[in-house]
Amino acid sequence: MEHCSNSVEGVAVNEEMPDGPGPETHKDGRVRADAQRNIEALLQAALTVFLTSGVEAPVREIAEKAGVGIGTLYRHFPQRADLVAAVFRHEIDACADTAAILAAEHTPGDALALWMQRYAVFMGTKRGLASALHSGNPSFDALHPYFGQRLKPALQGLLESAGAAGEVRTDFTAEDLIGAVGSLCFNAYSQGPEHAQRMVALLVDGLRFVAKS
Amino acid sequence: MEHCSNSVEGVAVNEEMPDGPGPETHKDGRVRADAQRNIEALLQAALTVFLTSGVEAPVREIAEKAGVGIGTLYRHFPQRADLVAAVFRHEIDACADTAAILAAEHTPGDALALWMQRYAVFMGTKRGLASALHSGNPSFDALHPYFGQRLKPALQGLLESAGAAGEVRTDFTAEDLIGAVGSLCFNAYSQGPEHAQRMVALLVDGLRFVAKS
Amino acid sequence: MEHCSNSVEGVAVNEEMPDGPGPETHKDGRVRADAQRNIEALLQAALTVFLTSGVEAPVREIAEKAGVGIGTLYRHFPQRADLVAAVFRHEIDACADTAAILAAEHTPGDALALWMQRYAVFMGTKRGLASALHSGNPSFDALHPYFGQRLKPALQGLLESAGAAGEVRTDFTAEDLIGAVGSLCFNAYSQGPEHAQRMVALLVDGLRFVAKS
Amino acid sequence: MEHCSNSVEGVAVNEEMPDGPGPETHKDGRVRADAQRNIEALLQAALTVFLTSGVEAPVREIAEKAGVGIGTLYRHFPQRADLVAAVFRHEIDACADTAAILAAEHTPGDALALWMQRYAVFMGTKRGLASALHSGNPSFDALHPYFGQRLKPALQGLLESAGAAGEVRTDFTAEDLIGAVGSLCFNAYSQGPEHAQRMVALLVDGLRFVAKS
DNA sequence: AATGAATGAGAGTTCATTCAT
DNA sequence: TATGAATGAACTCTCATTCAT
Repeated sequence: MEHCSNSVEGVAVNEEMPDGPGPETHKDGRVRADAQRNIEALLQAALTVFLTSGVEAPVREIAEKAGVGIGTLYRHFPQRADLVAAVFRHEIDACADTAAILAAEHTPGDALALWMQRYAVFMGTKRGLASALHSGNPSFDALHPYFGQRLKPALQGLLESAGAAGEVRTDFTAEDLIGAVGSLCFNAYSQGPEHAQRMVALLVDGLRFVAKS
Repeated sequence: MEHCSNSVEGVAVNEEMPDGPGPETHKDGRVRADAQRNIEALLQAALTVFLTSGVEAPVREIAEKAGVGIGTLYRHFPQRADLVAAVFRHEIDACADTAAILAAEHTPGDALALWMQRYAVFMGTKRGLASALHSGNPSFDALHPYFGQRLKPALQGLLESAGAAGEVRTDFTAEDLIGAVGSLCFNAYSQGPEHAQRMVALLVDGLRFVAKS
Repeated sequence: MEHCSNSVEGVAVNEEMPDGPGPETHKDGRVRADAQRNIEALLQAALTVFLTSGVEAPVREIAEKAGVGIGTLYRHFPQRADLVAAVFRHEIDACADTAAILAAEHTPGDALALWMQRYAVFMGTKRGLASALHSGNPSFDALHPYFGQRLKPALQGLLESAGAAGEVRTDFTAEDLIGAVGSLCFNAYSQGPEHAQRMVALLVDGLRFVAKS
Repeated sequence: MEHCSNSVEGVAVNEEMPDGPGPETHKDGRVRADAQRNIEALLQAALTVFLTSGVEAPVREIAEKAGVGIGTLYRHFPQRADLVAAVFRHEIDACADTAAILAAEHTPGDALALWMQRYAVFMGTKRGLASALHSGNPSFDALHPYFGQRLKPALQGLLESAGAAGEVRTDFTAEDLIGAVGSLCFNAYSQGPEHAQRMVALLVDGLRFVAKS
């Protein structure tokens, strides 16, 4: 859990971002300094705005908060989903990467349970993300693949190990659980993080139930 | 389960609606016949529209489908939430009432499990309702109270009985579960009713888990 | 020619307009007085604006000049072409109707020539219309049909009569000429109405040429 | 007609362009090699883009197709009309030069008719040019002078010869016809080149008409 | 009481043009 | 000189809500 850096301060923006806006690079492959500054300001602003007003907040609001023209926002993030994706990508990565660490340090069942909590924290913190994912709005479809790509495999490994160890039942897929925890946290977090944790724990216990029975 | 009347035909409108539109009543306290007709048409239309386009659908769409002026809609339901609440009230009642029946016909644990599924069906069917409840939009806050009033007590009874019988753990409240199933169904239903049922079953198993352990 | 009323003053708006916005009528089939006032103001304003700024002028400009909200404009004329069509419909009708009168009062060849001039005047006066028709912008496609419906038949009759009388050649269709005069006037009018008339006369002479040869 | 070089390959760019971009020259008056390369690329790209998207196409599209920065485009062609003018200059020259050749090889009347067709082909092929000329947009006014300078004298010679030979009437100026054919072709070409040719032929016949009468 | 016309703020998006790099 | 990032005005269109009829 200590690997999680959700703080708005330490916002997920740094120069080695592997998935930042790509095409508008210099010939030598580097982004112009001012452009980079703007991108960071935009991501920072978007993170804040998404948190307070949700991911459907007016784009103009974000541009203004970033102290940047609306056109600049559109240049770097032509689609709203691009911005959302960029904002949350690092967090997603960090979350996915936790799986291996937990697997190495805990029993399969515990690793699974801990990762589910880790994922819950992520989802709960980034409230807007969940609503984007669940909005049904097709413009956020681009987000799902990345979720699938990164998070599903991470969970799948843990799930299979725990299943093989007989600690959890095997009739639920990683996809099932990714979705379930996502929706659970989407509103459980409004009643505080502990509440969300409890509900996720309940779900995990459900996984263990038949294993024991 | 057969007590559930979700049919659009027998739409949830009757004259003793306790919290229906108030001011436009006769001196003797009765609503004018034509006004009543309009209200029913509006509820009928709203039900349909909420189902297809979600509860955030343009109000005009509803007025048109009801064959009623937009002004009339506003007269009877000044806030969108008023309409949403009115639309779903009967369904909520029907669902709550199922609890007593299930309790009479099943073991406490089964009754609980069955009711949770019954509630899941309700939530899943009324997709728009769930999104309204979870939207965070304060204009739907008016919905929560009624939910609490009717559904929470219903579940609470079942939960306590099952807890007393040692079939489920007792550290989760009815409120916890109402919320959890609601969010679970919010998107689980997009993958089909069976999927939603499975996820709810998983949650119920979680309740049973510690009981067994 | 005296039947032509192109003046901006006597703008083409009156209560028996057969083709005004249709759906938004009272139950008794009549448009509300205020709505009618707005429609007229909009048409009046649009006529002026189209004349000065072309038919691609911002819609808001028209709404403002009409002293009407932008929403009102959209209510009555959901597509820009609807407004354009409404503005020019009367003029088109008037022009088409001239054909019968000219045919009755002149020799076939003269009637044809005179009508071509009449049509040229119409096109030249309504500069914006021509540019709309020629813009290639698909949103004005709705205008062509009306043009075809009204103007082509009118010309066709004259053309056939004149052809039968041996006064003009018969290898050009009404459609050919409608288009030709339209484009000719589109810019000829910028050099004055007489210039446009001369160019159209030249075209008509072309029609007579082979007849004589 | 074979003297016409419209090919995109042999694009209208050479170093003695009399009115090409001026300031960015060496001390000795010569353009830097790389600048020249860019100018050519821009003209080449503009020609293509004007053909497909019209002369009102976004400037960025042209810069991109030329593989050149948008700033570079602006450096060489501060106004859109500058680019348009530069693009079509050679074509205009080629067309104008045809007049002498036709005059030498045909009777005055035929030479006139043939040149009108030659000019029609040019106008029809460069669709965007016609629309620019006719758009009324003042930013294209700069184009007219060049047209007048080159094309008008060319036609004037033919027109006077044919007039002197009694083959055509003499009451239309070269300017009249340049404009008329231009507008005619502007949309006649959308119905195929033959249609445009027929309409121009009709106009020429008009010129012959009174001559015969 | 019913109607629907009117309103206008506000959202998304494009693109000519400027200017720092 | 070349570049392309930045800008923001401008435009279309939607829709909740009010109010005259």
